[in-house]
Amino acid sequence: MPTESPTNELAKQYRPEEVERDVAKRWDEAKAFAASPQDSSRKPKAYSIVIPPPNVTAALHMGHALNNTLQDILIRWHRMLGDNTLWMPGTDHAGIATQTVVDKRLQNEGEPALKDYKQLEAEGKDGREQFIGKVQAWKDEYEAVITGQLKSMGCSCDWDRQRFTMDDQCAKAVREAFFRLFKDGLIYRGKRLVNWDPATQTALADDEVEMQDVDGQFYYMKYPVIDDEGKPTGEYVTVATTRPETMLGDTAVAVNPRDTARGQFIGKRVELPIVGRRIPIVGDEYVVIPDPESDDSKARMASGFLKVTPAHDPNDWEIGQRHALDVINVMAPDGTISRDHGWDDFENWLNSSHADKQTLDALLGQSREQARKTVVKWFEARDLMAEIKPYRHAVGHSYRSHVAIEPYLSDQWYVKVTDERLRGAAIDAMAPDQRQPLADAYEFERKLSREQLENDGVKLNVPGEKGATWQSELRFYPERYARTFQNWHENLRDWCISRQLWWGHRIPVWYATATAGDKTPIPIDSMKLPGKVTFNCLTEEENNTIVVQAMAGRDATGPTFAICVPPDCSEIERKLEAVGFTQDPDVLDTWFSSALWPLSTMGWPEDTAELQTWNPTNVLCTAREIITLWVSRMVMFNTYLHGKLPFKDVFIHAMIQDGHGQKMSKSLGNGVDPNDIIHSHGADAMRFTLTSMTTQTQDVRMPVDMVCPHTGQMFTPKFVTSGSSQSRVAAPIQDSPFAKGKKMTSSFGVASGQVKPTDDAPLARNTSEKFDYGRNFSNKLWNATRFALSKLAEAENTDGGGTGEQLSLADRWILSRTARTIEAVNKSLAEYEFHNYAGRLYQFVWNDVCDWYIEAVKPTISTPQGARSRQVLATVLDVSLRMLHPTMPFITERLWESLSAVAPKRGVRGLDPNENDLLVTADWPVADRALVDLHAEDIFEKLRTLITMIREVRTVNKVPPRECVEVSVKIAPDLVGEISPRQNIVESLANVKLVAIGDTIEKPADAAVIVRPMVEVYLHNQLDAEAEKSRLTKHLSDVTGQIKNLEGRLSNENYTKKAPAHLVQESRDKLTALKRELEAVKKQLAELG
RNA sequence: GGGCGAUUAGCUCAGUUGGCUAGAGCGCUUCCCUUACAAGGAAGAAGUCACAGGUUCGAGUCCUGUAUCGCCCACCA
Repeated sequence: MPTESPTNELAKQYRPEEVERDVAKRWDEAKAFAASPQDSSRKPKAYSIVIPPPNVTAALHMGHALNNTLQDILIRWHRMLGDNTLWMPGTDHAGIATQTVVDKRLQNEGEPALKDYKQLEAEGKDGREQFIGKVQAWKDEYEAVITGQLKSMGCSCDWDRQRFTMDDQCAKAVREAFFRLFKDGLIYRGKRLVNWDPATQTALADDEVEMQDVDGQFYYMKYPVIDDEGKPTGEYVTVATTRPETMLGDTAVAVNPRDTARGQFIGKRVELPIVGRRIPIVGDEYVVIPDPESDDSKARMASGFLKVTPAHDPNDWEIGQRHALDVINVMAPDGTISRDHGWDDFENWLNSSHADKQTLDALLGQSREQARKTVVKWFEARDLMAEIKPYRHAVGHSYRSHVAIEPYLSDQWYVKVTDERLRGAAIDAMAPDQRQPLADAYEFERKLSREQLENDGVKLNVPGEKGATWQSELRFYPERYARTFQNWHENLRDWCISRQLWWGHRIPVWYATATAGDKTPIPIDSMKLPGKVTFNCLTEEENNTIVVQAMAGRDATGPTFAICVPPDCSEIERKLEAVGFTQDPDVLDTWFSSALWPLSTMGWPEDTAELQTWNPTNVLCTAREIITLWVSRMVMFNTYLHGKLPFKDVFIHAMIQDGHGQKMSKSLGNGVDPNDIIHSHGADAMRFTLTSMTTQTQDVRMPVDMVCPHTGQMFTPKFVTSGSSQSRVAAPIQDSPFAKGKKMTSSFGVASGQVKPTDDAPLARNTSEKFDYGRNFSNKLWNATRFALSKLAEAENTDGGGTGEQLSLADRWILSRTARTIEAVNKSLAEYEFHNYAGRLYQFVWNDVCDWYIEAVKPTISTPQGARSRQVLATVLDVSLRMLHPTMPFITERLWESLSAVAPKRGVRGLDPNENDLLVTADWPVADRALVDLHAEDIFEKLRTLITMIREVRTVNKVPPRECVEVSVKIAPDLVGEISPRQNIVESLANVKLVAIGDTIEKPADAAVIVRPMVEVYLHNQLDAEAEKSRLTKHLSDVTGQIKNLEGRLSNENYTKKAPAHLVQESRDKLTALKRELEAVKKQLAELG
């Protein structure tokens, strides 16, 4: 009875923190998220998602919250559908990013930092392991933070399976993958220019380089042309450059062979000023032909002669490769001019006629910047500087030290992703209808490459061909991202995977250097290792345990042997080291292990049940910037190594921006901790709001406010402009607008390392009004259920029946709406239209259930005649809770518990769930077509219109809401029979007494009136002639306008001829109704005088 | 420089293959602490759908161009 009723357990307002804690505990105890491959017999359909592993560099922000909410929705939905569902959690070691933040933290705290450990290492002591230990500690700390955040959000990952890209299982997968790719010739070592940071002296990945616009100069320098004997001919060629100092390393000048004005220079030579080096003029299509009229700024600036410095410019390197040019590096790793790092011909030209020994001596040791000045001065002094023009251009800078990046030549490992076995697979993976015709250049390359591979006896695993183990099923949502994916692959370059870092998977290759010509320098045989070493080839032994690749480096003293050791061969590693091999000091690019994520998490290379059940996964859910870095590489690796796609669908979601339209990111420091939002609004409110904001196109703008830690009130912080990118961020220190004199620190201040929270100035949490939307909805749902429980608690819990006569119009209407909502929701989720999913349920629960259904049944629900309505109400709420559960798991779980306690059977056949303790594993509702009742919906719609009309005329005539007044209704004859039996609903919802209803009702004197096409409502004794007149006049002009519009349309012969018949008929009907309405309005106006 | 996307009410955004006197939430105005909910209820005002052309019986929706903003990729000639 009521005193015992669970209604009383529910507070008047929804308080998320208690509910979230309790519900999380129930899920945990029930092991509700655990997945087992053995379940496959019981649940034949498998569903899986691997989490995009967050970097352990920092806590998660709202972008992650969005990403993981969407995944959780899909996971929870499929779990309820009865699929064998796995959400695999884990984190990413994020090589350079993590190493950098840890180094920074150590520096800030005055502890020994990276450079100190490097010093130790240089002294032969163990610095590397010690430093890795520090990073490991950081990783443990942040992994715990991240896991905590995901759990607070309600993410239903199978937490027992949590992985880390550097744990033993993932390490094994990395070793195996590297070994197999190496063995198959898909990994090689080569010289290439890397992004070198001269300040910190490490190579950087492309995405770690920040482009900044810099005001620079364009220098036009004249090089003298010489004849065959080396004598100046008196001619000069003028090269254009922004980097004069690199001329010291020039090994050619290039001209476009199609350049009619300059082509004759090809084949001649110039003498490089200062250095004296004699270098050729080569023809290369890369060179832009000058054209002062051109739209292309390059063509306007170009001189037609390009100085070629292969060691200091990536494009020049390519040109150098094409023309077999010397590569001369004139810089030391710290960016100073040096003859000791590959300036091999320094001496050769020193005594040539035009070498300037004095200047060269001065240049050695100068910084890049000084050297530039020296060179420019030299040219100017000799009248060899033709011109200097100002030029604004983008220059790469280190995101760490902020100095300009120096392209620097070094040995790196590459994955040959341009091989058809990798790139080809990525292209073939695409669903045919999302694929466009291939670019001609690639199409050609592809054909050649495949023929070559076939000739070499390499078997390709190509979809649609014999023996293929996978199909072209990769599909992007939204579709347009398929193009991004395809374009990226058509223009792909080999992937540099080595990084000069300590934090990461060490490259599993051991080297030894042999003297030139020595073909068996290493006594492998004597070690009784499986495998035979031969020079310059790969070994192919039965078990393929060891693979040797021989290489000759340009600057090496002799050929270098590289031995790749597969996993679980530590004994072999020791033996190699014993005979003088050393392991490559570099580590692998983070993305190498990330690329294996759908494999490594499932236990590959072992043939596990997990792998069989859940790879391919169903969908990858990610932000768009990662399509190239990650999606592509997973597709290539999964298909090559495992013969399966890593996933079928790729859903690309929006980016979260702050209130200034800036991307929310760690590097900017404007990220918002989801826990802050959970604190201010609750996890469900956050999730629901994020779900509603997830449309197909639009990035999400989230203005960020702060909560004063002294008073708990919300305010908009002061913003300042920060950094080279001029971004708008919250000032590190904020004054409390409420507590005078009190201060606080912003999360930006802390994230950017500018301030630390103190007792006097504590860290202020962030919040955002955006989430009021979800919070209000949570509360609405909470109270609607509270209402229902109070009614059900007093009522019997019958088994109920199917649909039938005893259902009222309102019952049939809401059940019809329910059935159609289920269908709509299923469709939205299947198509990854998350905002439609959330929006439809918002509208259903708030507008249909709360505003109309509950209000309509209120007068009768507690009476014996309300028994069926009680069942319908219980059912409708139950279905709502089940459908909302994926996006609002906590509140729905809690309310479902109470609902099940009071009404174990809801009572409408076809919609009752199976008995289950927890909503998280309950059945997803099935749409019963038999419940769809369009007639009931139509009649109810008319009632709604009538009630709204009455309310309007009441409001306009200032009738107090509590006053029950008399009305009479004139209505089209065919509606009388439908409306009059339900006049009690009208009376209750409009708070009126309906004294008369029919098609011949006369307007009483002194009645206010409202007119619609089929209806007129007379509000008795309420005439406010003035208000009435102005309202009717406006109405008249509205209707007249509409009539004019329709008449215009219908008088157009082309319309009546060409438009679909039903639309024309619709227009005619509408016109008729409007004309009737017009007459009625006119009549009323006339009566008013 | 190449590509993609956006521009709709004061704000944040929907608007499915063209059929629209264009919708929602917030904010705003008026009224109501009515026994689920004031984080609520009722009613209301508010838009030359960025701009200019075009296709069509009909354009927010399709095409072309312009402007502004955002993102991705490339680029130190």
